[in-house]
Amino acid sequence: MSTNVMSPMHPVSDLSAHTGFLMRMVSNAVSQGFAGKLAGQDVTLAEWVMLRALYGGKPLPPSLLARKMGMTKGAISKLADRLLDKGLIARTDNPNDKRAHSLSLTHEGIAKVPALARLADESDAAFFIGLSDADHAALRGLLHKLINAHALTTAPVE
Amino acid sequence: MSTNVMSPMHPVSDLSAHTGFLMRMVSNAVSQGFAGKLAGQDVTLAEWVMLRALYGGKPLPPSLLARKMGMTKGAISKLADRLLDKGLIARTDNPNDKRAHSLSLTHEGIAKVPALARLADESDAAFFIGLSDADHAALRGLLHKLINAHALTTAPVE
DNA sequence: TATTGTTATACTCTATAACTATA
DNA sequence: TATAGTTATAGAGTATAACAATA
Repeated sequence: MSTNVMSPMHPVSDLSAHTGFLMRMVSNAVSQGFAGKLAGQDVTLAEWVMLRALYGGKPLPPSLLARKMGMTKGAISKLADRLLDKGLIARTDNPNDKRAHSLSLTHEGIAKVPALARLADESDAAFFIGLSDADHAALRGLLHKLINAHALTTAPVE
Repeated sequence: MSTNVMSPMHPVSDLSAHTGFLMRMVSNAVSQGFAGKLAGQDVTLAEWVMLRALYGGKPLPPSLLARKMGMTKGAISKLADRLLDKGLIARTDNPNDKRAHSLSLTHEGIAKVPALARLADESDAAFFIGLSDADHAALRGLLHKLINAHALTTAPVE
């Protein structure tokens, strides 16, 4: 026999056969690029998401932020500690429930969000500039379909 | 004046305005789902990628794996240590260069890949089942465009 | 001197679970 | 008992940089 009969008996799909793998590659590239820009402002990706979630709205309890951001309350607590240390957010006691409190932006935090938003706009535009408007819209449509199909929690609210 | 003139003076784009943010949400959901399945096999996501990269090919030096997987050599070294401990890969010295060596799958590693690949197939199919074939193909096409535009290193090789 | 690879250090993110205080 | 939140612990992933050995 001239062909190699010792090759793997189980056909094994390539990594790039999985759409999830391709998504992760692209997503990591976008996020790492943006995270690099944010680092220049002494802010991490998760910190930016929390700051934006608190911008222009009412103070929110950690439990609600956890649901909005898809994180555990432990993670939210640690994240809030960092933003507290940086003076970007503040805690306020809840007069109706002594266990609870709310998180809100400080003046400094409020002042910082627009600059970070501009970075986000620029970073996103730069990454997707290679796509035509139609392609870009199509991509966003497909992502929204998946977000809805899996009931993923967009930061927008709830 | 009846309207709120005290609203933020800087228009700040919503998080979901950024396609990169949507990508990260979806990508995290896919990856976390798959990572959960892999955990049942005592393998992490990065370990799976390295095992798959070594499957069916020649032994590879850490330096090449680092480029293929888009990781630093330090990260590859740590990852390889874990897979060595688990008995899934082996190191072989390079006779031509005493500094170098190559990584390859052990018999146990080779035996394990097809099962992991099946998990990957199932996990991916389950996540994207909500998309029509046309939508799925369109998504893959758009991701490949972005991968090419940014010269992202697919595991396939180089 | 440059390169291969390891090791040390540190930080983000995540998860689980134990814990405190209050309800 | 249940809930809000914090804290402790651990592990994955990443990055930088110092280091050893060899080229």
